[in-house]
Amino acid sequence: MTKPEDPRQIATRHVALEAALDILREQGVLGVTHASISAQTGISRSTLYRHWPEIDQLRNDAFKRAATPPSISPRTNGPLRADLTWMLGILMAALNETPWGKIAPQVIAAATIDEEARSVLDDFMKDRMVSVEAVFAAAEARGELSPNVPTSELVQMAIAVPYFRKLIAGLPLDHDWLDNHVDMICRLAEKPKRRSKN
Amino acid sequence: MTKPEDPRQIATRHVALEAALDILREQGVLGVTHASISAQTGISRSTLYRHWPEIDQLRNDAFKRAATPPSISPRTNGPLRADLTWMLGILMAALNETPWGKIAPQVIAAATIDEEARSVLDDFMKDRMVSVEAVFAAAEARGELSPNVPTSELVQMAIAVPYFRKLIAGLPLDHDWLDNHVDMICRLAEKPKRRSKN
DNA sequence: TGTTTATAGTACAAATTGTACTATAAAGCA
DNA sequence: TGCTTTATAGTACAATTTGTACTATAAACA
Repeated sequence: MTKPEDPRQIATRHVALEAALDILREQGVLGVTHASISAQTGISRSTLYRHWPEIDQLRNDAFKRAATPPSISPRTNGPLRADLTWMLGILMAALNETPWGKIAPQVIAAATIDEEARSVLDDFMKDRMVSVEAVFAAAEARGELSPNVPTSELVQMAIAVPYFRKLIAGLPLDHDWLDNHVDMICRLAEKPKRRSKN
Repeated sequence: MTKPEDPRQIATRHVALEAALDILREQGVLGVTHASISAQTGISRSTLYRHWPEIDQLRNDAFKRAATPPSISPRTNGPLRADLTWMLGILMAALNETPWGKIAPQVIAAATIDEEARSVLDDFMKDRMVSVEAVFAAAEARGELSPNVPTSELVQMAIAVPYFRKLIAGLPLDHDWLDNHVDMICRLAEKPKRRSKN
């Protein structure tokens, strides 16, 4: 075991990173400095330098905290449509209502420059994709899936669109959109049940 | 007409912005300063301050330059699959082989903070989406499209996935992927031609 | 050719960033 | 409990960066 840590250190790190997230949300990476965090938290500048001699480390720690998955509950009861709506509903809420919606772009930008940010983002995204993958895998196991449709493509489509809309295109994510989106994915994924009129 | 501009100003702006793009690619927004651009170009710092008293203006001008569409030729001859492959091939090449692939994330991050960056990105994306929309519209006019599939959703899927893969998930964009992707979109969009075996 | 104007260069002020050191108080431990 | 260790706050200061003012030079323009 590593020796238990001084609670004071734990506290300052927690408070500092929380402040870093705030600043990241409001001003982006340009706003994150030892000085700005000191000003916002009351933690002395020297203490912050002690914990993070390099500002990059601080930023990356903040990224890590922002990208810590609140552990998505993987509903795979079926049917596919219900599970997908559930999962993507959570993903949508995360983008709309948590700091991640504002911080993700910062991490994405950093990932093109910084190896560590890249791996933080990769880990996060991998985790999300695995969750959604599980939904499709379960559907496949239940025999709901159309053959010859690569699930990895489905997963990417399912996730890519909300990220694209929210972060890139500046379009809203709401329940109308979600229903529509799930509809599209299902249309693509589901074995066509006996032909209706259409 | 506005008075014709001094060629010296045009030259410095061009050189400075080109350098800004380089730096943006390699170091992100954090690297873009009057000093760094001066160092890279030989343009004196004072001249740079003269052109862009605020560094934000310079960054936004660089964003604008990076987001200037090389005017996508909108092939809409049909069939849908060919047109889509063409258009998304261009989009893929832009992400893989032009500075945009590295700079887009910077613009996206800036867009969450800065109104002007937001509108640069919006304009750019709107333009791209309109181009792809035209492809689907033409296919619809030719009667190739399945009814009840909203083309706006198709457009988003078509574009979202490559952006997601490249910028967010860190996955490659190659021709195998492209074929696959176009396949998925077509499966969703095209009127099912007479039922084959499957 | 003479005038205008953009640039380079310089000096310097202001602000930011980084380092060193001390005193204090909280934590850990016998 | 009392003693030691250690994290923090505070301060001072050095180094670097950022921003401003002014001058001389050279290119553009009429």
